[in-house]
Amino acid sequence: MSNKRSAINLGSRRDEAGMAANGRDEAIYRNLYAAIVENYLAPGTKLPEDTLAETFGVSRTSIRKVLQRLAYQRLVDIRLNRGASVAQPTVKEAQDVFAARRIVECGVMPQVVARATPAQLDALRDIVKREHDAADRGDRRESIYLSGEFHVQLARLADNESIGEFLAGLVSRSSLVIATYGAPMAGSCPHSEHDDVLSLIAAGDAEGAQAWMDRHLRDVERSVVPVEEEVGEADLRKILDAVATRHRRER
Amino acid sequence: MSNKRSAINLGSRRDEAGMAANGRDEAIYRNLYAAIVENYLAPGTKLPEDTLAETFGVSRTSIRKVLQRLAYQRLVDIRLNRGASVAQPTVKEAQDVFAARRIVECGVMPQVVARATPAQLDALRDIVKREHDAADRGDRRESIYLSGEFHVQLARLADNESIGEFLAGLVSRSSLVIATYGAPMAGSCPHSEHDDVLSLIAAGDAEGAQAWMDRHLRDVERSVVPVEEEVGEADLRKILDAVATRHRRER
DNA sequence: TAGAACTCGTTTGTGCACAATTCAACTGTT
DNA sequence: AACAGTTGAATTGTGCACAAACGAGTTCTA
Repeated sequence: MSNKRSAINLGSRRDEAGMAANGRDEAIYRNLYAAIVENYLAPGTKLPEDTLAETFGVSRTSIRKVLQRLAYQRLVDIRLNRGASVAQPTVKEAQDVFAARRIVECGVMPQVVARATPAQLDALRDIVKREHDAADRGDRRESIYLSGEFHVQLARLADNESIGEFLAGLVSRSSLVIATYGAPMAGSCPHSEHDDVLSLIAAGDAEGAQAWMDRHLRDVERSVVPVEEEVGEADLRKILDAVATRHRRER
Repeated sequence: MSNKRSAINLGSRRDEAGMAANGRDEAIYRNLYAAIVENYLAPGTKLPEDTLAETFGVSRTSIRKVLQRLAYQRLVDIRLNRGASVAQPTVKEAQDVFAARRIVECGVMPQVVARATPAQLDALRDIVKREHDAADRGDRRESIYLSGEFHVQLARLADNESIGEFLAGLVSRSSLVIATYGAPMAGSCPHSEHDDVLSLIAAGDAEGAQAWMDRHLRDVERSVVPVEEEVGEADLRKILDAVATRHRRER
């Protein structure tokens, strides 16, 4: 019996743009994307082409295309002749991502306040509600997902596709940052005061909404990337210290 | 004699990140990128894989990779089973690009003002000088390139790689917008008052620099995308009118 | 026994061949 | 003469096979 055809489920939909992508490739992309962003695959996990090809029941050609797309989004890291692995953001990258989010999410606020309709705000309130529900029942994964979704959908109210896509990329990378550095407890937005900003927007207070978002994102960043130290270095030093100790003891 | 080996020149360098990229692929990418952004290839130009493969003396496999990378940047448009062509931004896309630039380039100003060193400002002044030289001798292509380079390098002073790459993409798409809609005369920044913002930055005036940039980008946008009308529709109507006229006359 | 060089298995890079699709021109019918 | 259906060349999509590179384990040497 062949070991093919163990294909995972296949979601349809498509929101890509300008890229050639048939349905099957798109489904594979979405699966891998979700697996990485929702932290089913830990940062650093190797992603061998053969394994993926067999898992999804396609040839390496399709897998390669998907991996390169993910690499372009900085969700996977492809090194020459060494294949792909789930990206591990450095501390600097993590800081850059959050700084970029502050610029973008605060920058769109005037447009958002000017254009947001009551119906759109209701849709956002629904996301917040589901986010709270997920948090209440301890579903951290769903809670983080909905938290990110809130930020993305909020920004999309500015009706700017370039900005929307860019922020979506930043939010997905934030998930990787949380997976890499985040404390096991913390995760989504603290106490998730997302409702507050909706009130400010509904009141037409653009500056207030901007200030709220800036503070909110700084809070999130602080709760996720608390340490200033370079992790790779720290590990290396720790290892070398351990080796030296053992060596000293054993002689 | 074979028709291979007519390879165009090959620039070295590399500034990509996180992507696997062989030196040769990188050279091909840079060539195509420059050809599109510097308007050697008009928007809408078809880019057949075979032709490109023979031109660069490689197989279609490499070309495909490069085309998909360019598609991701929205510089080429790939449609299923129909191949790639140089992207033709719609009016909405053009507006989004400039709106995004306003958000980003104004948003980085505080960081830029806080971090910029005299040496870095001198390097920017040099770009402005070369931009003026190019404009004086009527080299529109170089002048546009240096104008974009100024904006990108200025933003990079904020030392945020995510933002830097995003803006670089927006600027390259701006070139496509200019090529698609721009008046043959207009092009780079009007009168290129780029020196002015450097003075504001040197003086530590973040708010002034922000205001300058906002005004500047609005000016550029107005000089490039003046018409509000939907071009595709207008063309279609024009064509149908012409057909109807001819038809009427010929019967 | 420590260290260096070598070999082999595994994984990735690349070109090629065949299948599928599109677009255009042609033919036949009304 | 207009239109629909069909055929064929050109172009893209996809899988496969071979070449190249990496890394781990082994062997050889000092």
